[in-house]
Amino acid sequence: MEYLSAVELFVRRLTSRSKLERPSISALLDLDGRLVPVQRGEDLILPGHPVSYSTLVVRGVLGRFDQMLDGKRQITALHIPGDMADLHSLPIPTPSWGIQSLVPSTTLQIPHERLRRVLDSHPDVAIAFWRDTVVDASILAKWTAYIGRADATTRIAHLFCELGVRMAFQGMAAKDDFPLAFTQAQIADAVGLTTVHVNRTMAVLRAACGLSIEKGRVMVRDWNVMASYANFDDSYLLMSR
Amino acid sequence: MEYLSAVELFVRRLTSRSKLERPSISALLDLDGRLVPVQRGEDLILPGHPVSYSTLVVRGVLGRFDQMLDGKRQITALHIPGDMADLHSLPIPTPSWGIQSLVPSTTLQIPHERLRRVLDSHPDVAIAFWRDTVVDASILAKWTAYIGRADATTRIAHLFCELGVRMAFQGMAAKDDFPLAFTQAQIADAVGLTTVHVNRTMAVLRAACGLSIEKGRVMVRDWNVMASYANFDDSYLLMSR
DNA sequence: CGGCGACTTGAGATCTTTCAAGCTGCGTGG
DNA sequence: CCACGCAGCTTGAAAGATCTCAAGTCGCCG
Repeated sequence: MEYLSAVELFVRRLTSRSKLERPSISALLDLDGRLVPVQRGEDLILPGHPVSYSTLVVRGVLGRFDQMLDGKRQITALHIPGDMADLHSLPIPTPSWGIQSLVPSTTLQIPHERLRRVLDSHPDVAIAFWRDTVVDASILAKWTAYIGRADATTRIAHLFCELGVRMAFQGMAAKDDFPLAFTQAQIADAVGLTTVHVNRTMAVLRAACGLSIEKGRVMVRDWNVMASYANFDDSYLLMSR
Repeated sequence: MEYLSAVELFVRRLTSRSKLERPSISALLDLDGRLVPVQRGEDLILPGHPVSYSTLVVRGVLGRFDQMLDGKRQITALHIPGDMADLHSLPIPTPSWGIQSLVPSTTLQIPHERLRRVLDSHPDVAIAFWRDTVVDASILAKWTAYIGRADATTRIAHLFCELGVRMAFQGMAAKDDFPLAFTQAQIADAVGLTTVHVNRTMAVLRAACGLSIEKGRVMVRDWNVMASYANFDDSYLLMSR
């Protein structure tokens, strides 16, 4: 029943930001699809290829990415369990980005047709989905700002602040100790740096605030120190109505 | 009647991507608000301050931005006439970003209340608005990718490719010759570089593809050369259904 | 035990920033 | 009509951040 709880997580987050009618909520909770296990590093969706389902993260972490001609990747969003990784594909079925699995994951592919049926009879769900897309854009804007204007230490600290807070918000773990088996190459793709430089910067943060990734867990000794490196302010995550 | 045509532009763009019922279209065309002239450099909306209207660009260019503690700005989106700069504020009335006017502009402040009334009676409009937000996010993702993974020349070339194509799509001008009185400092804020480096890079592009800004007009002699510097592919702008 | 992926380290190259100064065009006040 | 001042553009030189290339280490799995 693992995937049922992912749908529940998704609905719980929607209702934390949007008032939904009771029938809308049950229609959402009835959503179902194909449960798909995916390996680490697998590309689930490729840019320019139309899709007919949306991808709910049940387990693991997915990354939205864009790719340069020389193959360099930039991750533009991370999705943890309870996130619909490409709600976008419902209004725009041919994405301009790709989605890859960053760790061993499980997804639930929910057919667009089913989602559209819910939207057609429950207009408040459309607003809730729209609102979720706006939160996603708010996070993306923050990433853009940090990649454009912050140095390596600040960017990486900010990434882990954000991930911790989001994990905690989903009730998965504590913000200073959560499961996440990222490689340094994946961190590099997320913050727009090279692996070598990420490696050096992680060493700095390890010394400064006790940030470490061990056995697939992120741990932070002095979370507040990391947050001050990041100038972290969680309001862009819009965690309350 | 200048501002009426901005509403028309907005509606025309919505209908180019979304099928809308005839009554929905007339409800949208009936939208009205307060026409506000703004000076270059003025901040229209500040991060964290709630707003009760959405801002339609009638004339000029607005920039969405985020700001670091030291005051450095990163522009995360540009809005040209016919764009609703903060449709986002309708589902999320307290923005985490600001909006500034980059050139002398005119905006139409449309009360959220009026927009909500349209949404309530025309569910297809909600989907169209949502779709517009997704296009906005698609552009933002492309910016993130270029800021994270492309060098200065490529980033700036890409910016002007995008702006040209968007201007042409709105029917404002040709993609290789359009009105836009940006300063190099504003370009720097958009691509995440310093003014000095933008200056040097503009000189390179001027020599390579005849890109220039004179008397508030952007002109490009060899658009295809610029596009190849940018590796430009317009599909992320989703200009057709 | 071998091999592979991920992490670490060093050194030099390259890109971008910083600081500083001078230039240019334009609007304003005298 | 001219002088001034300011904003924006340009240029030089040095500092700094990040990247590239290259090699070596570590731990885990077959």
